Amino acid sequence: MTDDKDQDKEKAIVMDTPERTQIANPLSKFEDSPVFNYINSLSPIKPVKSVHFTQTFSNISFASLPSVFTSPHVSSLKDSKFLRRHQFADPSKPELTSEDSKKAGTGEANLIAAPNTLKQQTDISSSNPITELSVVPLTQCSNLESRKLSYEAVSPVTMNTLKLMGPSASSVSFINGPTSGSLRLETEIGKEVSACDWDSLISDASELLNFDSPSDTVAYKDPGQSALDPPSFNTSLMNAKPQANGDNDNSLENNDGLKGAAENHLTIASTSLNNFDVGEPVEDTDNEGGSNLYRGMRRRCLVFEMAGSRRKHFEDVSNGSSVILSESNQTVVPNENKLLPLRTGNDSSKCKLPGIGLHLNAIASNLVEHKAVKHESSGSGRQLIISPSSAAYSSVGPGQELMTKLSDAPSFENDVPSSQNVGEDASNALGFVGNDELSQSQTSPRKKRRRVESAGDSEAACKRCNCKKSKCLKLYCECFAAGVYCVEPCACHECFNKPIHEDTVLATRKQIESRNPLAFAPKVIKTSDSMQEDESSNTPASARHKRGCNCKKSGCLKKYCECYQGGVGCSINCRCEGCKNTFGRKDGGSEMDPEVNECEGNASDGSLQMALYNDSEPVSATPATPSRFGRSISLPNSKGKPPRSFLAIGSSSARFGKLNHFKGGLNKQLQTVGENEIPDILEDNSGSPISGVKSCSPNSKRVSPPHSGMGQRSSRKLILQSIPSFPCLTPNPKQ
DNA sequence: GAGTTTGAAACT
DNA sequence: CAGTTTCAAACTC
Repeated sequence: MTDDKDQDKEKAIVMDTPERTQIANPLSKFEDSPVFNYINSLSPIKPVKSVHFTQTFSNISFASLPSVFTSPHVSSLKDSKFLRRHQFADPSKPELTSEDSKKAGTGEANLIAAPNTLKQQTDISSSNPITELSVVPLTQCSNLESRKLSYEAVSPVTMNTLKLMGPSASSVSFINGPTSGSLRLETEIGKEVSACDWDSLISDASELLNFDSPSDTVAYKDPGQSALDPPSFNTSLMNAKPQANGDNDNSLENNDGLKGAAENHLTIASTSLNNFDVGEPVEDTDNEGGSNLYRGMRRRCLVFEMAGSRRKHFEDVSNGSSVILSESNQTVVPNENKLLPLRTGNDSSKCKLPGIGLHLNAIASNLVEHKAVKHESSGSGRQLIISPSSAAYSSVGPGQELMTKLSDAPSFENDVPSSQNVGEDASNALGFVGNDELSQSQTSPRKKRRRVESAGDSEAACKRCNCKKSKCLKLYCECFAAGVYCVEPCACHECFNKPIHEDTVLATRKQIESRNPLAFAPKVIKTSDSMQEDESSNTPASARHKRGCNCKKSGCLKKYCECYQGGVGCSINCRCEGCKNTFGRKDGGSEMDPEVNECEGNASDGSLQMALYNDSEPVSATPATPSRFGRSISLPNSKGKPPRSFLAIGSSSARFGKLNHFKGGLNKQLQTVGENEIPDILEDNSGSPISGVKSCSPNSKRVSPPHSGMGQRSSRKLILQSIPSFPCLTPNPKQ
């Protein structure tokens, strides 16, 4: 038997590509040191695949990434898609969720498992640089590469997983071996990925979809391969995985359930998330028209994912790396535990997630969903995200993490009145993710909002506008301003902010951006460090409104005030009269909740903020300025109001880098990220240094100096950086 | 649900 | 850059 198998394998290898053979060899090595071997094997492959990959991935990644990163509008055609909200999310979610649960047991589960396995490997090797895994495939893709760097282990893993997903499906078909098969699949996938069959996998730009619906082409292709490959991979994986497998090399096929048992569990659990991913793609495949939409979703999702990746990283740092990885991907199932623990999570958290911008929103929404819904709901949102991001990565998982973190932050929200705001913002973002939410709340836009807000946002509200004259093509329109397409719930008239008018939307956005590059940037910037600055120092909260408000009658105590709405205190930048902002007065007085005050006090340190960023509790930062974080970025004043623009100018200086910075080194990336519009996440990341969002982190506990603290966090930061990297990749810097 | 208030966005 | 107008959200009744 073994001989036959070996022969078959060899044949397959030959037939397929030389690479695989190479890989196989290294795989055998894995036994000794799984990671290195694995990497080594991969490295050779890279050159060959690089071409394919670059194409497929680059295409894919670009499509998804650019739009997301830069900003919804950014990527022209693609971007437009990003705007779509609910529509995407809804479909994806259900499928995903259902699929997920099902997959766990079924062959799909295997697919999922595959990614997991990869992840596991990474986890296992966690001590080892995860990058290795990622390196192989990722390096090939320029875009991916950058991300990989940033994401490091996580992203790569996810990448692999994603890729694998497609192929895996095929492999799965072959294997079919129930649980045990999952392992095989995984290994197979890994091989395939490494092998660079991607081309086959991805036939189209829409490939992502294809990816998602992996099974089709690929699966059948390689049956033989799968059979052959799996073993090698499996073995490699198994070996990598520390656990029990020691032997598996060839046996993988045989391993079947055995080894799998334990492993499978892990994988499966993790896979649940993955499944989501897979599911999405599938759907996408189903509807190409939808594919675009999905892309949009994905884009956003990507963001989330990015964020999620960060969290994952963070979590990894704080937690066990291995676990983390799984979490990132899965966040939902197995990991949930972790996630949950991390974030008390809470429904409120959802609401709180303020992310305004698409990115932010998406992130926030994802987080929320993950938390609240956990498997199902979260899955859907994530799925969407993930699939697109294949390139993007597992962001989903991470997203969840972020969510969790954010959720932690929620404690904040509770304290802070602005919770509503947050909810709204979140809703925006959620638009995509939280289709459910949308559906839930809706009736009439305003009412919905109110409800949502009033409700505490537990249900992430989606933004809904009521524009009558602006055609939803001006910043007056919340949807447009948030980088989201108007949705059914919107009561707008003559709305052009729809996918149908994508070109118009993009053109308009460009115009607005040309006028004010920061027009779509988060309005709330984390100023944590800025606090130190004299100017901002006065303000209590770490986060501040980018431009500051100009309230004269509302006393900054109503939502008319953007600062108040954003849950941040007024700052020097504000020109408000009679400021009574409970989050922090321009004068420096902060009436805010004790927490807020604390934050403020801490804010000066910035370290706190850092803490916020930190994964563990981190996100609390968001809470501070829950709502608008999404957009909040430390950017210079868009409009040129120099003085105001940033609270945290000092910090911002670093942040400001061009939007495109991401390309910069990892370290830089973090900063840059903040610069970019990637709002919350970025902020968080970048913020780490500067803004700490609302340091309010419930506990001013962490005071570690922003940078210095990095030590552990540094790794985390890197992760965050990864997020920004995407933007860099984006072919079109709209901006 | 209609009307008013408010302040950002847009325009001049 | 300042002032004015437009706009839509937030708010009130």
